[in-house]
Amino acid sequence: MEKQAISNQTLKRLPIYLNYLKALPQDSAVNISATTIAEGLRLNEVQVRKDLASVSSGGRPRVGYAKGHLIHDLERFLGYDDATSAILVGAGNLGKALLSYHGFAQRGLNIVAAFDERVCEEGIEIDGKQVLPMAKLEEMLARMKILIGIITVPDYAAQQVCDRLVAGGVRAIWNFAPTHLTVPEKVLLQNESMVSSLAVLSKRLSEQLDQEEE
Amino acid sequence: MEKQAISNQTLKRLPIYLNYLKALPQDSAVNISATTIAEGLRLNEVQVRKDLASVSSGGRPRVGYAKGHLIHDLERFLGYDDATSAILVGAGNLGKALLSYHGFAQRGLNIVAAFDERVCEEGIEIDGKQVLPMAKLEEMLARMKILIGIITVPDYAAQQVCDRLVAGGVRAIWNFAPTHLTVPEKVLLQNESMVSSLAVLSKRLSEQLDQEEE
DNA sequence: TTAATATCGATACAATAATACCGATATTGA
DNA sequence: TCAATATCGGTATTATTGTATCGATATTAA
Repeated sequence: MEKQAISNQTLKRLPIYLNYLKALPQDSAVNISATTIAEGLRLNEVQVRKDLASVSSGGRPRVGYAKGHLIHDLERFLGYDDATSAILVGAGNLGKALLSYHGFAQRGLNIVAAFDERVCEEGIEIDGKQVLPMAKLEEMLARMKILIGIITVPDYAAQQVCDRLVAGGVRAIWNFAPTHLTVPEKVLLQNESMVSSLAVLSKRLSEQLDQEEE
Repeated sequence: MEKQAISNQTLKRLPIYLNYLKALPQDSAVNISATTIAEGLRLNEVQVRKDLASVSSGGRPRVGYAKGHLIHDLERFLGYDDATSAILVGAGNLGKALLSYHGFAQRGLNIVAAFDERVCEEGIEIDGKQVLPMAKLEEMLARMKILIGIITVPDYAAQQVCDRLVAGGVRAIWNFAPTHLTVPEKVLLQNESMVSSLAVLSKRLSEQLDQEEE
């Protein structure tokens, strides 16, 4: 029954379409065309159509897509209606930022609790979320069905934390530490490398500046 | 003289190679092969060789690359030795996290100052960096040659901040707000969309879980 | 000295992703 | 009613990215 798996690139664009649609004024038209979306987001219109085709089938020639339906289909496809539980390890600045970002909850990610080496036995609260000492990690993993582990510890601690999460049954790791992690095959690993992004940004910028000098 | 522009994908991997090489133990061999790197990072060895070929030319059959040279070539290529000035707007949790991440300085990004609506006239300091009120943004942009603007404000404020940065002469925008920004053609825009990453992670995870049920 | 082998770099091939093109169709307005 | 047109969705083409293969070469060890 394998439905054709969606490409990573398309998947990354879907939340962007969703944001765009949701940000449209309340009183805008009921229908919207791929052409309009593409213009708004500076994308190719065929790409938009193809992307949307993989989550919805409501497009009508000359009319476009029903905005409401499209939003619904996107949210549904992206799993925004049923939340996945996650825990976060490393309540430093970045960890705190992720903990207090309310957008995740709206997008199907429920960060149940955080863990940090530096907090006391009873734990503390950040933005209404419990931050517990590392010693309690295994207990929490055993008690709740946590599927996703978010790693925001310094790089030297990341692999060890990762191993503990995996041992506790986590099925996916979202790694913000700037280091490579090793996980068993059945565990999904997603690296969020700002350092990689920076490399792209600064290289492209310097290319552009060089070009101007010529 | 157009030297073949490097691909985005390769560019993203270069800092990863660099991290890997730098994390090797001091007493490890002087030379390292693409094969070894590929194994360590779970990449294809041909890909590693091709990537490295675009920044270095020191590979020797049966020997590999001289670690020191390779590190040097990577750093040089990535521009880690001459810093680019940046300012950051939005000193919330995420902004603070980026401000206090020392890795950027080592990677050629010099965050000169930050700006935030909520700070007083004289500003405050975070991790040794000045955070000034928004009113002083234009003055700073005029005074220093700031090339990169980092946006970590809430989405509703992002476009306006972006426009002020562009008007002030910034040449590249690194956008962490989960919204689409419009910039003039000559300005580089790089979106850091955690929401996109989350979409990939959670979709792949649910695919995997579904598969197990069959 | 010579055979075996690890590794490089180049070229060829395959997979993925983006874009162009085109016929079909719903709407608008003559 | 019918022509003009915007838009869809499918197919074809092109571009980008990743992987396999192979000859050349440096090192090791017989």
